[in-house]
Amino acid sequence: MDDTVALVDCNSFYASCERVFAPDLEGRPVVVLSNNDGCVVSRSDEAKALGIEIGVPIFKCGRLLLNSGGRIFSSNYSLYGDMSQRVMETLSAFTPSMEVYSIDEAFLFLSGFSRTALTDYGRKIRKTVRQWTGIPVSVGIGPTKTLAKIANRIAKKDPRLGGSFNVRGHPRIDAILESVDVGDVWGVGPRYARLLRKNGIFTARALRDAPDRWVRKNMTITGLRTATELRGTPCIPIEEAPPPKKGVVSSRSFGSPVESLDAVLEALSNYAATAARKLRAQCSAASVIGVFLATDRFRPGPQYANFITAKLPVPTSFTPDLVRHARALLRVIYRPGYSYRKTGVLLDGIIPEGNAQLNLFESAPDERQAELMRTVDRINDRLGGDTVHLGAEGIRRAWGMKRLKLSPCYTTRWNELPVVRC
DNA sequence: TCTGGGGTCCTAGGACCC
DNA sequence: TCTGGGGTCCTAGGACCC
Repeated sequence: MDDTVALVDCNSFYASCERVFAPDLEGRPVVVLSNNDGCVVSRSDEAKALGIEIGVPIFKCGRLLLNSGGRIFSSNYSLYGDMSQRVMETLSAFTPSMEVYSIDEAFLFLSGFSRTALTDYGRKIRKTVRQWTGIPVSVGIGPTKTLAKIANRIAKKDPRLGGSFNVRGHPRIDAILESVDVGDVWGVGPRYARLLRKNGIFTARALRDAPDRWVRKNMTITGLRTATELRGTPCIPIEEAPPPKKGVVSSRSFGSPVESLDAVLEALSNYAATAARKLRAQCSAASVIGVFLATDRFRPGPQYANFITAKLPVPTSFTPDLVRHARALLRVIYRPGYSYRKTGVLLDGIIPEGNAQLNLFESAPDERQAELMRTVDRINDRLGGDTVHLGAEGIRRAWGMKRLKLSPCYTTRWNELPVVRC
């Protein structure tokens, strides 16, 4: 059977999104920061060339960037989410079957192409996405997901390849795998990389050729799958429709430290509402709720962290109920006198909506509540995430994220549309 | 000056049952 | 002086991903 997988991966995705709407940044270093403008999470090639590493705090490299004519952006997830959708829609025209793997990656199932035709098809995909969305992508092709990942890395690194590389049936596959560090293989993290090197396995090729029994024993069944995929036998299927999430977390660090119970409650209510919305988006209800609260372990001063969970009387996705339970749990673990950095909500025990086992002492789910949530979600989808919310989530939000370098929401807010002057 | 947020899968071991 | 053995379910923790 002729399994062929293409991994399409957006180059420097967040930085590329910013550049689409600020073409004067073409050819200049651009970085995008994590929440609260902490550290670098995306870099253009020019920023990489300056030696700016991923994850580095911005205060360490901000001056260098600006002196080199670069730009710094706070992360703007409404923009990236919307651009991602456009890219994925474009890709879906190229295959009957694909898996959206992350905000900036998709696996495309391809078949019925000859070897050379595949590479050209990859280039065509790349050109079309660039034309239709402005986002540059790289295409890696192989008989398995793991090999497509490797092909993609090579396509990205070697500009002579025109952004598309195919390892399926490649005559020099041994040399290719020999050139890939074992730590760069998909599924091999830092821990396994260290273990492998200690045992004399330094390259993707050596992992491919390692004995099954040893791999299975030291890296579990997942490691064995990786090794098998390196040999060209698919073990990790393409999942077109992602299964519903088994847990939903919503948490965020505060823009600045927070001490008062009221402020923490406000933030937590906001996160609980976000989590509830995620739950409804996948038509689920939660039967367990957890809340955590922590000070900043990187800062000197008294430290405190705690986590508490409770079973809900009836599985629900009704925002007011979840917010109420979250607030009650927070009151249990909150201690005055600390500077808090972070709080969050975790929803677990997730079941399909309408499947709830009714509690003998609770009334049946209220259809009016469900209708209310549907209406609120519709309004917020259309007019922006926070148009309708509970008073408990706060208005002024002193705890909110620090985002000093935010670009406009070019694609999701009418009043922030880009303007073209002729 | 400051260090993100949100997931998945697998395994070992304890609790519990017969 | 003796106190089995085997199965299932759940949870915590470790590894990974972007």
